[in-house]
Amino acid sequence: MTWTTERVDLLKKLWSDGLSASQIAGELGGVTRNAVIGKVHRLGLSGRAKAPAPQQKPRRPVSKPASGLSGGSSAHSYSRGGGSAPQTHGATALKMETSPAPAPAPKEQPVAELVPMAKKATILQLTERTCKWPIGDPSTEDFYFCGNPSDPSVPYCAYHCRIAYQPATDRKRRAAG
DNA sequence: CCCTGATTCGC
DNA sequence: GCGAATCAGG
Repeated sequence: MTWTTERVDLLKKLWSDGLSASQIAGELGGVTRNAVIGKVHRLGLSGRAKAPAPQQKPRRPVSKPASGLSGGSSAHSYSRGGGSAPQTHGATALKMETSPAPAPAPKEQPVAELVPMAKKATILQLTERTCKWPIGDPSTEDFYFCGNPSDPSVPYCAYHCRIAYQPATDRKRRAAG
């Protein structure tokens, strides 16, 4: 990927807009957050809400510990019944268009009440490993995302996975004898 | 642990 | 100039 003027321009915009390097990298595509940061520095755009740090420690140029094997074991498992689509929850579809309609929406959001521990993440804070379950009404200020930790393989935290992937009424086995 | 930006250095 | 590797902080 080359830094075309358009890409650089977008980079500047997003950077000044407050997006993180990884967010910008994801937006641009084809680059890592390191590339973004490197480019930002080369452009002299750095120094965004960052205290001056003239002092700099001499880093070690050559020092690679041969021993570095450390097994990481963290296996989260979500009960995903194979076969049910996650579209089960159509509660709050993102509507980018502002609807002039009164939108009474008397419907309650029981989910929001059941999940008071949500981190209230904004859409910009969502990553591969944060729960993307929408909570509240998108047309109000009370709208946010769960934001709780989740596996990269699933869009929701363990709690919301259970809701999203729950096969409606839990398919009761017919008591056929 | 995950994330963030900062810096270095081989290419 | 570019960006991975690395460092350092939250």
